[in-house]
Amino acid sequence: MLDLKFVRANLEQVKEMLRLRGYDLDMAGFEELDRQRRAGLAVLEELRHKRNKVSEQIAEMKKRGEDASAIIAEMKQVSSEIKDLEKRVAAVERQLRDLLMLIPNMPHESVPVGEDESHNQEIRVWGEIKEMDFEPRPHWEIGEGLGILDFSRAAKLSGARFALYRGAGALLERALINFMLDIHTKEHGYTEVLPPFMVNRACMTGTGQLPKFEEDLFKVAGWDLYLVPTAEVPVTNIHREEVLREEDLPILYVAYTPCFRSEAGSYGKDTRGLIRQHQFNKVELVKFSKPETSYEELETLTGNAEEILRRLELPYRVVCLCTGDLGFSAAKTYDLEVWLPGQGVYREISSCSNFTDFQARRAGIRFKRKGAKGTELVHTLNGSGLAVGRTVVAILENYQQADGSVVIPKALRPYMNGMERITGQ
RNA sequence: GGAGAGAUGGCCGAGCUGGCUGAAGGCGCUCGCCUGCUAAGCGAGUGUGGGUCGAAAGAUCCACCGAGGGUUCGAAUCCCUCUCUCUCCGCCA
Repeated sequence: MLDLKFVRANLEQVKEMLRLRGYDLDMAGFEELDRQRRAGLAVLEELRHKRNKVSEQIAEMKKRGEDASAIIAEMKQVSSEIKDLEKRVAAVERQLRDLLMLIPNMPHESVPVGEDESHNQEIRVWGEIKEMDFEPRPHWEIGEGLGILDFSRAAKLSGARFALYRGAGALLERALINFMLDIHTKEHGYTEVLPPFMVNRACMTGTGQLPKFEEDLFKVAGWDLYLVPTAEVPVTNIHREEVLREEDLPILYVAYTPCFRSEAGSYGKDTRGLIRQHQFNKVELVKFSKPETSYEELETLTGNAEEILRRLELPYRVVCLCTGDLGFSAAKTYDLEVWLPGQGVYREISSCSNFTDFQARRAGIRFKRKGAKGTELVHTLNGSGLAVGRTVVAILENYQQADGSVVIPKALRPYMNGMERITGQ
């Protein structure tokens, strides 16, 4: 959520931003709602002031044993006026808030302007794409061939967009989770957390999934609970409605969770394989930082995610999302895209964003500077470090051999009980 | 699932026979004083959000004592609903 005062003072800039992001949001009502709210408040507060003053007066009269019935009768009238006005002001505030909740974050000035992903800016490319003396196959063929991925039985259990891993496949997934968590906790200074996988509406609103993206979520029937679409939600909300101490910042968390997404609106896209699942595993990095350092923190966070790809020796590139491709809550996002030879494309495997104070304002995450009065909103950041299922995809496709087997990346072998290669089973 | 207790400021904790309590007291924190360091001591200050005026500093008003309703001229204090925490019983991985 943007600051109301900011929107009021920079309305044209906000409208321009909406245009650049490709949002069709009518801001015409904003000024009128804002005006109504303030006008209503002025009258309301004056009435309340009167009520407070006269109430004091009544108390004094009663203490002296005087008769206050006339003045009480008059106040009865004022009280009902207040009640009416309160209802009307509350209604206007609700409309204003609803509108504000639909406005996306302001992109950082360094974000390239563009309508869609074709305008994303390539920042750097890492690793060498291996030449294969055979036609590389997509991961679903490799995985099914090795008996480590079983999509048809997964469909029997749960339908499309689910996967059943078995044997070395299941081990590979588990190994990657541990590998990633170990590097981020031991080498990058993150604290591991294991949050609930279901969260309430307040959490989803705090990080920006609600109210705008309800259809993307799985809701638990009969409960005020949603399955987490990313660990970003529970982990960022750890400090919801809290005042943090300056000396504790930045706070760095890493969490493994499964992620649940309805993938509404992506029918027909990536229907084969592990790329787009209703349930997938992810190791997520989350930071709470002071405003002045958040963009440096974004660089290091992105670097922390890249480190996993480097250790696994998977070729990738980093792109900066343009205004039209940027997520709702983000001010700046770097996507890490890993090379998939089976499909001959770079595919997103991590998305690292600075949300500035956008989520913090919604979620009430503040900090107090030493010696200063008052509190400030923190900046929140997060990034995948990495999406585990897609890492499996990348390993299967990049390390595939002509005979159908898959070599295990060296760094991962200790986590695979020393296994060097996955062969048919 | 049944019975009971509770939810107050950054933290702890009074108030809860309605009015002078935005809230005692303590801790923490900030500034000043004092002390050759440290500790202790003394004084002052220290919640959040919003409206109005002001260039600003600030002034002033309103709201907020888990959340939402209600009673009342007036509610942290009374009533109702919900959420969460704790204790006991039952059930269960």
